[in-house]
Amino acid sequence: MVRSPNTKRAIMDLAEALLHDKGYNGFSYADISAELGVKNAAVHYHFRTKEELAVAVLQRYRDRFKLWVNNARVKDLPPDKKLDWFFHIYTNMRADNGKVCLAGSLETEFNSIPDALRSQTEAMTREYLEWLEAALQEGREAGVFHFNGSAADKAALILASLQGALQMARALGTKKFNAVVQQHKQDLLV
Amino acid sequence: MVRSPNTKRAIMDLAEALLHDKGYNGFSYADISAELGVKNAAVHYHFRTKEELAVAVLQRYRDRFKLWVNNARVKDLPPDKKLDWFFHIYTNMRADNGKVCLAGSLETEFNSIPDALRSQTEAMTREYLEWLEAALQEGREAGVFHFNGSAADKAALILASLQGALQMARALGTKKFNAVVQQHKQDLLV
DNA sequence: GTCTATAGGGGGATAGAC
DNA sequence: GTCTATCCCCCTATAGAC
Repeated sequence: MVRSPNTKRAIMDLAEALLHDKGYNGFSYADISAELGVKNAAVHYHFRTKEELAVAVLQRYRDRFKLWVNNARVKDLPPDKKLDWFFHIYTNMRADNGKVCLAGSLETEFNSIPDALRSQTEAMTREYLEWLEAALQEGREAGVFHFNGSAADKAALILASLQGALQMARALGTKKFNAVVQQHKQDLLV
Repeated sequence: MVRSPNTKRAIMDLAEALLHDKGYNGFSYADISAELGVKNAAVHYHFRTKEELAVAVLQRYRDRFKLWVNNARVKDLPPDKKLDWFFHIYTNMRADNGKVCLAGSLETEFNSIPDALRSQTEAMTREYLEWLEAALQEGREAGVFHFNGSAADKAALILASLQGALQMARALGTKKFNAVVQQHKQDLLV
């Protein structure tokens, strides 16, 4: 039993991990209440519906990303280090119980999730792409990165391959994921 | 009611489409029986369990791919046309109700599907990668393709990005998917 | 090969006591 | 803020009639 004002946060933390692990349709209130040592109804007290819970988790997730990229620690990095930082987010997901990109997971379930979740998914994906595009553009102008086509298209390719590689790693192991990351780094610098 | 010896095939066709659309955990026997105009129990007569049905669908799916790539129509194509053919498989999925790569879908659900399905997923992914690697290698040796690193790594990157791009297209539309394909073609030929 | 009927479990959600 | 108790729906799967 976690009778504390932090129960709400604990629920969100667990829901976030479960979303990474099993997807929206794959986890239940029972998973959360059991892990927290409370009852089903207690979770419903904090979040009336599963949809509401998931939206709150995704909103926080997006806010966190926004905070990171606007922080000087990331913002003032040179382009290549900036991209390394982004790759590290994915590397860490892989290392953390084989987590998978939330955008990819929700897009896969796109046809069976509530509208509000679809909106969150779309917004989240756009935010990643915009940041990536800007970083690639900055690197190209600085003469650090080299690639064909628009920065927007290259951003889409990189993001798509990272989310695909995290999934692939579940079936074939971490080496496949690392290979994809290394391939990108090499491609950009040549 | 489809009282015919082809009910079994009809069930598999529907299950395959549903797998593409909603994933393994996202579809039910009711979806199939309703669409076929039969009852739940009739589907269970042909496939005792959902797992058995999914395995049969994936086995057929893999066999079909094997037939295709071993057919002279594909086998004797020049490397760039061979890759175009592969890209077309994915383009067609996108055009067909926004279908998503089965490998990516099953990998996303990897932590909540039966063992037999995990094996199928792993085998299917390996088969795609092996074929892609060989095609890339052939193209490089023929002087048609140019890329850094090993053909195996490049194959992983391409497959991962295609499955990620199909997912991304559900949230952001077909243009994003097309951008990824075009980017690959351009990259390989330069 | 398909039907009716039903078992048995899990899911999300709510009412009202404490 | 958490509990007990319960509702109602959907799911997979089975038994036995036709």
